[in-house]
Amino acid sequence: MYNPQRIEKKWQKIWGKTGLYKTADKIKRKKNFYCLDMFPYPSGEGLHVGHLHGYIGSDIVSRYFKMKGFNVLHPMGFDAFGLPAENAAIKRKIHPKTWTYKNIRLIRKQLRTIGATYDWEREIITCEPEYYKWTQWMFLQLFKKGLAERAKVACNFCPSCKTVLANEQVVDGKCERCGSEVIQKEIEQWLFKITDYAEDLLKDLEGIDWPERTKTMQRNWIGKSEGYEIKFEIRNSKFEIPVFTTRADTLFGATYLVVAPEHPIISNLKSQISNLKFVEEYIEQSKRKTERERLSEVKDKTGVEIKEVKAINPVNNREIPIFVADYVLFHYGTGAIMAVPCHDQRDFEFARKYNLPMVEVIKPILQEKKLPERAPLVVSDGRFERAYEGEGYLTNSGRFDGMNSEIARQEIGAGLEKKGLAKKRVHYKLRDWLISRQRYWGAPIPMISCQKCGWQPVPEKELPVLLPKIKDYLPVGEGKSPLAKSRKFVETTCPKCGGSAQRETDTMDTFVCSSWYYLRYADPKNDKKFAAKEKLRSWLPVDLYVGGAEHAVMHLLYARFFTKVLKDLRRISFKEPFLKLRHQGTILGPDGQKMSKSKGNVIPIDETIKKYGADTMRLYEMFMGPFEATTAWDTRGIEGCSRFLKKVWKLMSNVKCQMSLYRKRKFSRNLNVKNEKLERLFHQTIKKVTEDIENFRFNTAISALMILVNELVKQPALEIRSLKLVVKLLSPFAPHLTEELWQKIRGCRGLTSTSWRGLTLPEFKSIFQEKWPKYKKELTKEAVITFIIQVNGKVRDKIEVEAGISEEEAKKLTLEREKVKKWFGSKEIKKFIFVPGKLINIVISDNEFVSNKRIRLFVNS
RNA sequence: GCCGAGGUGGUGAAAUUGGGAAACACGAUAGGUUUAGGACCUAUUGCCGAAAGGUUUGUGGGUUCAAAUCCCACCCUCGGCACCA
Repeated sequence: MYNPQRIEKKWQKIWGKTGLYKTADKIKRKKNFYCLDMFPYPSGEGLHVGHLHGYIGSDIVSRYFKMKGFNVLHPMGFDAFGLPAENAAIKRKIHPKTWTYKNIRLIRKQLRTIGATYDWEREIITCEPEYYKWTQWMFLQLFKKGLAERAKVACNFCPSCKTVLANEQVVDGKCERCGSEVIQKEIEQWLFKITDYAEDLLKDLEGIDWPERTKTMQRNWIGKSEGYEIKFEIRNSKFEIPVFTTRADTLFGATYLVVAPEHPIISNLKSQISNLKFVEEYIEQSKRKTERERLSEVKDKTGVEIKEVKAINPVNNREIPIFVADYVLFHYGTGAIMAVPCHDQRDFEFARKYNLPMVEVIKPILQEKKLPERAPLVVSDGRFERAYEGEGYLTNSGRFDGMNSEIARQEIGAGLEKKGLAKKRVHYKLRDWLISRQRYWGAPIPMISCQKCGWQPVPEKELPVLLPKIKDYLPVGEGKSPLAKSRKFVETTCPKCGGSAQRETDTMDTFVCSSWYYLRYADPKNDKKFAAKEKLRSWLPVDLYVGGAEHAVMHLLYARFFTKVLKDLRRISFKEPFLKLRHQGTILGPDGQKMSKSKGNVIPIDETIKKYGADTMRLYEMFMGPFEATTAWDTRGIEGCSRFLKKVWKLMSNVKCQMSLYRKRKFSRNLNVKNEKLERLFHQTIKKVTEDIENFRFNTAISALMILVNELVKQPALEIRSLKLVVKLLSPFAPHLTEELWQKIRGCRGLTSTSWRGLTLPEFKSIFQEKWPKYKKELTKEAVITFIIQVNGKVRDKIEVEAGISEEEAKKLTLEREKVKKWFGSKEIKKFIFVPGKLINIVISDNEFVSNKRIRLFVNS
């Protein structure tokens, strides 16, 4: 009987004791393979079957590459800092560290039970001083390069978590973690200047093997747009308002300007504004709005004219009014826009509401006397219906009339550039990464504030700045970290002047910790460097990175940023951290809903393993569907995989009987009756499984194995060679079962009769030290094929023929078939279509054989 | 609204250089085995039809000897972004 519980525990123990998955630091780079999982956050609930999906996939690939002869690095660790630990600590009155380590122990145990190949000696935990010393070191490098900046900025502040958040952590105006409404708050904060790398982050997406949707998401997030920055002078004033536009061709249609509420022009020209009180009131109002409120007003644009202040449109020197409105964002572009109501829907709505002039400057080009798609503005009783945002030719634009808009864009822009009124500019939506967090459970920011010398970095030799043990983790509200309560921590001396100074009390965003962890695995115990150069060289960049699509922008963007910075600092020699990225799909509960404790639809790992065994669970998770697809757990579906493994087990136990008969010389040496078809099936399966593993198509690999096994159980006798092949092919998917069978088969051959205790690697040769099977290309093709005979494209007959059948022969055989004859009788054959090795199609044109399509057409007309 | 992925049996899905639609599995039905249940084995299983045969890949159209696959239009689902000038 197949008893997974027994053999799985046994092999996990043996693999662990013999050090099968220890990774050696040597061998040439090209024979090394770095397979990385996104490391888990040690949450209190542990893992469920959904979390394992990616880990199983990467484990299959790791085992496969190992058998292919690669030196595989497959490490695991924990992203251990973060808010939930702190919140749990407050709630349960235990230290965040205690809580975190308790969870780590739980998850580590769970990961062991699935039989993953992790080299636990390389485990890293981001909340350990040995690790965050280097996180702090990274901060210092960024600081020294001018990439870490302190600035007073309007921050996203979560009143419930009492901390600021990065833009990436605000979802729909709500805190990504707790869901509370995010408010805007001006606080002095540390920022990483990721925007300096916007272009590289965009450009280098080209060369990496990542899912297209992930690349697209990053591209959109970076949001590059090219255009001109155009200066609008202000009448009777030395000030000017620069605006950014991608549509310089519409400049003649710019009938007013709009500035963001935060725009400096308002305070600069205070004295000139006749309705200052009104304007200031509006600004106050918009400041009080939350991000969500602003978003919900997308349709209804509000604004106030700044009276008595007029701008000059540089192309025609016309005086135009200026408005302040919060639909213009201060942080994007120049914080001011030129409004072209006829050719921008937002400006159009605003102009209509406040009754502002509209000038049409782009006419769509008629295509075949028809308006193009997304038809442009329509004039009804002298009024426009909507803005036309497409291309066309210019009108009402002086000497540019009649010019194509795309050309005019360059011409007008270049013309103004010559006069010094415009310059070419590129803008990005990407904003700098705010990394300060006013929370306890994170890596302290290694900075010291001195009254005399300003902000000073903690000297590298003094790292790590240890996170002090404090009793009260409650944040101090008002944007102060709980660390501020510890005088012992705060009070220090200035590294520059030696005078008394204060430490920064904020901690770093946990995404900083995870932005470089993949480097640490190469050399996890190094206390002189974050990792030794030669070790980085032999392992990095990561060959395969597997993890959830939810990290498409945050983690993956930050990690790429860090890699680029380190490359520029000459600390590493590559510019992209993850060469190949694959996302695992989400596993939903049996009810088709996302698994969650509150819905009660969580499938726990432990119970599943107890019932079916880890191998069955692994197999089923991979068999459910395509790796990246979202699929619901089917409590009955797993039965099929369980049956399959039982079948394999049974197949082998039958063999054991046969083997003993063989020893009694009752069987011939060659147990297999010569079976060419089976031989070919083997080669086809090896090819299929090999290619499918490399392409992450585990579901079809498993189905190929099922087909092979279904065929094998029908055989009266089998060669040992064949059995070994099946076991090897199945081994990455079901490692415990196959290791057991492998050792049994070897036992059959009389090599060892084993008591498993006290084995060392040289004595015990694991199946995962064996070579992955190879196939012969010529044997992956069938010798005899089912040849299809079609009449007018419909299958009418099938014949078994040799694969290499010629056209002549095929025609002859076809015309002899009674079944085929019946379909054309005496009618004229118009043509034969012969597809070698596949089919023949006889085309008959006859009234009776008018295709149904035509009949339908006929009836319709 | 924009960007991306997708839409195939009762279910998860397979087939994408254009060439047998539904592999593999679940479920269901019938039979065998069993004291019974379970397990296992055999057969059937897209739909209509007694059969011959017809018909079927979100909808409509097109290209082709031949379309799930290519082209055009539309509908729907999921994911992301969203006043980004």
